[in-house]
Amino acid sequence: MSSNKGSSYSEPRTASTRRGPERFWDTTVAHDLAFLLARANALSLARMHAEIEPHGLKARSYSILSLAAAGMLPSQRELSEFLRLDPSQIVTLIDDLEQRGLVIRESDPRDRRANVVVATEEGHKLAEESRIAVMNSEAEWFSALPEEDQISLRRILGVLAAAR
Amino acid sequence: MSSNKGSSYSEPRTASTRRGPERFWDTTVAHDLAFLLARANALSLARMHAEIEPHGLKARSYSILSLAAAGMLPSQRELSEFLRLDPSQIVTLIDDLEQRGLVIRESDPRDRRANVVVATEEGHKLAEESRIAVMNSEAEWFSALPEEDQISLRRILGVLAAAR
DNA sequence: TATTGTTATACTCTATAACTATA
DNA sequence: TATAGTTATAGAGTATAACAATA
Repeated sequence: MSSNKGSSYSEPRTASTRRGPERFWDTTVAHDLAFLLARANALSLARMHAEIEPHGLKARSYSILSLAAAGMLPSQRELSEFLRLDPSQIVTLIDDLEQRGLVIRESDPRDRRANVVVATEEGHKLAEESRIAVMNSEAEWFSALPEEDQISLRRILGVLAAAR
Repeated sequence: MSSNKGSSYSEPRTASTRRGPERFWDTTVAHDLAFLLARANALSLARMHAEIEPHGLKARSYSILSLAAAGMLPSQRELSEFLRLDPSQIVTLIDDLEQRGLVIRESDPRDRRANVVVATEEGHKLAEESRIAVMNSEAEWFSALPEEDQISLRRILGVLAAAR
């Protein structure tokens, strides 16, 4: 299996006979925090989308609907900051939710420039349904981890996510 | 500060006087793993890009260049799987790196359909420079965490990232 | 003068399918 | 027949600037 005929170069051209991307896990990139975060997030997003797309939501619309349904009365500006999205993207997302009768925009009486996002009855129902779906799919994914690690991860990510 | 005049509704309309997105951290969405991962990843990406964009790289081109410079002789297909990108996106990324003289495509003698990506001398230099930049910016971000947590995080994310 | 939401626009990223050359 | 890479293209996501209403 190992045809090692004269490796006089600093980096062997024919290299090992092993193939497939698994071998990349030994490298420094693969231990990089940014890389690990990106990959874990990609996997998490894919799972979440598979779970809530049947409900007509994606990660972002789900977040907005959830905050509205939690009675937080978020303004669009607040959503923009919290979700790290441009204000114009928030407009589009809420347009969609509003057209589907899940939320409404109410003018904030304290500042008539601002809109406050409120969930309708339908919005509340969908928020609850999809919340359960998301939590189930998360629980499934995390079952690979010992409970102690699950708790640590949530706590540590909380610190990083809240930090600038 | 608290003008609580008759809250006969299940959800107060005028709510608390507190404003700003900080108050959303109490909600269930904010404790959601998917949300925390997404946000931590967004922050990590922003930092990383600020650091390596001056070098003409982004997260993805950095990963590819690093694997090439590590002498892994990755095929485009392997890169596609490892980075969870479509093969056609890999083409574009390598086209760019190759035009800038950082890598070359070599036909794999074992399978002439496949290309193997090899770093040039310039590629090695840039990979090393940017590796240091990335590690420094990461260290800075993580200094907010006790060392024990840094180690736990890397380990736990490694498990999640490697899992399906 | 500054801020909230909106519109328009250009740019990047992503997903898909069809094609070629090799296996 | 299946796979590696490529090309083309349409769709989604992102970033920017300008504008009206309000503070």
